[in-house]
This record gives sequence, C-alpha cells and structure tokens, in this order.
Amino acid sequence: MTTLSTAGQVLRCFSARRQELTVTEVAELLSLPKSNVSRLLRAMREAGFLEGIPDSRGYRPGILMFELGHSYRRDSALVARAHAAVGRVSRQFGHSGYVSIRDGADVIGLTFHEGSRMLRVGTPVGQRLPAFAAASGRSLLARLPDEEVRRLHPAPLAPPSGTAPQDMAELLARLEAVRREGFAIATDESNPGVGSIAVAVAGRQPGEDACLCLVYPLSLVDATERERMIAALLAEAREIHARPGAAVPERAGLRSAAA
Amino acid sequence: MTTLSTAGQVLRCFSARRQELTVTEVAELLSLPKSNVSRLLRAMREAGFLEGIPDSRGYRPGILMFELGHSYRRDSALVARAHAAVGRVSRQFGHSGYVSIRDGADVIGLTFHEGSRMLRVGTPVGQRLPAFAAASGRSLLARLPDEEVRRLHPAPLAPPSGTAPQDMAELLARLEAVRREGFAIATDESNPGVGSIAVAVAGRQPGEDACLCLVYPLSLVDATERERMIAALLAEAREIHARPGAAVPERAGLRSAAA
DNA sequence: ATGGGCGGTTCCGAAAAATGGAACAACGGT
DNA sequence: ACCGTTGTTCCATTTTTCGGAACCGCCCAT
Repeated sequence: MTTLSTAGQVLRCFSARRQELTVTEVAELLSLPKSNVSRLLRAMREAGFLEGIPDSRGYRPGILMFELGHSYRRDSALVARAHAAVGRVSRQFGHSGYVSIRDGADVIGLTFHEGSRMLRVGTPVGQRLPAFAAASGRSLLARLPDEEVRRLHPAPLAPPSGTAPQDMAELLARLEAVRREGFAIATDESNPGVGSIAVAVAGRQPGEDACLCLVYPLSLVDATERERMIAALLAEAREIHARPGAAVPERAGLRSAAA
Repeated sequence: MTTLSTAGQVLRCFSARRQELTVTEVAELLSLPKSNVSRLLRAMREAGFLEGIPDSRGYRPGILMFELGHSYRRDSALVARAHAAVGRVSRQFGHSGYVSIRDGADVIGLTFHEGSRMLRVGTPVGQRLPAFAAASGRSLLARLPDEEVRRLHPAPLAPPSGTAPQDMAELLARLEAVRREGFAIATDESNPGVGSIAVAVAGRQPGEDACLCLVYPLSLVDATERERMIAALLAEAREIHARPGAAVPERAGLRSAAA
C-alpha cells in the first residue's frame, strides 16, 4: 500500500464520532505496525493533512481539510437547483430538507435547509450514511441496475434497525418499488424518531445523481401530510428534469467574501 | 519533496477561485515535471483526495475532503461560545458576523451568522484571507509579539487596497493600536464596500485564539452605530474571558443526524 | 521511591516507490 | 488530415518506505 492511499485510509478513520485519533488507535483500525503509523501521522501533520491537538497525543484533521471541504461543489448547477427546490418544499411544510449524493454504498449530505418548527431534524451535511438504510440512499440506489447494487454490497447488509431492509432481497424489492413510484421513504431507520422522503434527480453522468430529501419527526406527520410532501417533492423533481439547463439565481451555499 | 507534502501542495492550489485544476496547471504552479504530476494526481484520485471531473481532464478535491471539512472543530468549546456571542451581536445589529482563527499569516472563517438586512455580507467560512489586511486577522496578530508578526511576513506586504497597511511599519503601528483599544477595524480592505470590526478571545494555547467579527456594508453604518457595535463585541469578549469554562448549550454548527 | 504497563519513537537493512527526461499517445481546433 | 497542446508511459537512478525490535518516557499502582 502506498503512502498516499494509506493517508487516505487514515483520514477515513475520522468521522463525526471520532474527531481525534492517536497512533495506537489508527494502527489498530488499519492493522498497521505502530512504527509506520507514527511516522505517517507526523508526515501528514507536516504536510497539513492533520494537526496535533495541544496538550494531547491525539491528531485531528487539519485546517486544510476544512478549507477544501467548504469549496466542494459537485455538478454545482444541479446541486444548486436541487437545493433551491428542497428549500421551497422545506418552507412549505416547515420540516428540514437537504440535498445529498451517493458515494459508493453511502450517501452524504451536501446542503441543508433547516426546518422552521421547534422540533426539527438536524443537519446531515458532511455526514456519511449507509445508502441502503436511508430514503435518500435508496432513491439514488434505485437509479442503478440490481447487479450494480449487489456489487456495491459485497458483505451482508448490517441493518441499523428493524425497519431498514434486512437483506439484499428486501433491499432490491424496495428499490423496485422506488423505481415504480418515483420516491423512497424511510421510517425509524438510521435515525430513531425520524422519517424521510427522497426523490432523485438525474445528473449529467450515470451515478452522478443528486436527491431531494425531506426529513421530519415521525411524531409530527400523518399519512395525509406525508402524501402532500411526496407530491411536492415529485413536482420539484419533475420540474428539474423538464428543464435541465434552466439557469438558477446562483445560490445553494454561495460563498461571497468578508474581512 | 516527499509525495505526501507534494500532495498537500497540490491541495493548496485549490481555492474558491480555482475549483478545478489540470495536470499542466499544477505542474506550472508547483514547478514540477508533468510526468510526476500526472502520476501524482492519479494516485491522489485513487486515494480519494481528488476526483476527476466527468467529460473533462480536470481534477477537483474529492468528497473525502468535504466530509472531513464538515467535522472540523478547533478548540470547540471556545469556538462554540464565540459563535454564540457573535450571534447575539449579529442579531442585535442585523449585520453578518463570524468567528475566525489564524493559520500562519492568514485568517480563515470557521462559523457564520448571516445578517438580517437585505444588504448583507456573505459567508467567509472556509475562506482564507491575508491576516494583515483584515480586521479579524489584525485582532489575532495583535496577540503576538512584533517579532513573531515579522517572522510570519518574510516578504514585503502585498496590500489588496489603499486602506490596508502598506508596509510592516504601518502594520505594527496598527497592531499596537489594536492592543491598546482592544479591537481591530477595517474599511474597504480585502473586500470593497465592506467594513468589519473584530475582537480576539484567548484560546487555551498562545496562537490558538479565535476572534469575533462583525461585517457590514459600509454604506449602512455611521460612526455612532460603529461605536455601538464595538462596545457590544468588547462586552461579549469580556464575558468569555471572565468565565473561561462556562458551559454553553453545545451549538455552533452542531451536526445531528438525518436519514 | 520502584517497577510495570502503555503509548510513542527510533533504528536498521531489505524492498518498494518516486523521480524526471524523453519518447509516445490522445485530443481539439482549424 | 495536420498541428499544437495536453497528458501518459517508459526506464535507470535515487529516495523513501517498510516492519520488526529495541528504546524512551510518562503515568499509575504498589
């Protein structure tokens, strides 16, 4: 394994849960000799990938990562339109909404609209979730052929809860339903008490799709409102597909400047 | 130069302006042979640092960077308190405000409160700016001894406008004023039409400070309001210093979860 | 105070990867 | 079809990495 790819592996060890790591932790997570990890982490610190935590042996991602992360835009025209669309639906119902994309077998939140109700679902921006156990993820997986979905899940599924698909057969059945109906829905799957509805929009490349997703506290939403939310999301997605090139008043997390 | 540090250099070539780069561009920016860069960029793509742009030769930062960037927290208790404090001042005056930190001779925005007025300054989150030519930057530089400030600026200053410090002597004079008065102020420096006021708060380590910064359209603010904003920021900073350990209702860009 | 235990670093020869110049291939424009 | 541009591959040389083991230093329990 080359240094660069090992460095990538190291960075993947960090997450919202694991905000800092020590030499030993990394060595165990990656099954590497400590001597290697010791040198590697120092080299990564010197290159700016990591920074040392003051008064501690731990390392955390460096500010370079923070910078790069905040100028990340993927197919920005599509994401911008999706973000605007989700914003309209979010405002209409008062629930949080977001745009996410798929990366392998995971989904990652790209942008977020906070809901206006007191009880609201928080931001998934930058968070990685198994795609199969999320409405957003299934809306995106459904755009792939079954064979590809199988390829992305070599190991048996590890469902985070009883309402998530329990095995590949159930996943494929639910993806088939998504293809038929045009939306995906999840209840109490990856996050307890949270429901979500998602509709995918096609990117310029296959596998480059994005999805509009509405998330809501289950306690606040009945079947009627759910139907209305589904209809609203589907309408927005149809609009995006109908006018693929439509200009959008460049927003979606526009970063301007300050001093 | 080792692969890892070259990779770091490559990533530093990206910015809000330069969202994508090709082999030739990187080779020229870093004065490296194309053969090297070609292999390096591919290796970085395979390791997840970069991704290739569809239908293009260009590369851009990978989604891994996006993820890491969004879980970046530096001395999170301090930043959280600073963010909350800036939020109060921002709401009070209707102008945008943010928290930023110093990295070498630059400042980088960490969190942001959007102003409530129609004309408002946009987010600097993840943006890097020369510290000497920004209120936020000078508020942080002022906490260093002159000698250290000199060391951070080996080359002559490159002032982005006439109101920024034009040379080291002027910079040091203005830093001295910041130390005396407790705040820094900038007018039309790095961003035309924008004024800003900043007050630093001390971190646990020297050089680990953060700053509260209010930014406003110059056309909207007169001397009286400026004084009131300065007073409000100073009061918030005093409060933070007075009770260093005070618990804060963990917010400041808290990321929760969704599906 | 003393001795472990634990986390981290350093050392070393063997093995693998990076380097950079030049030749080569792919592409876009005309 | 041609040219200029851009990116990739090749190769011998130089540099770095690898991983086991020995080593250091800190904290804690006795």
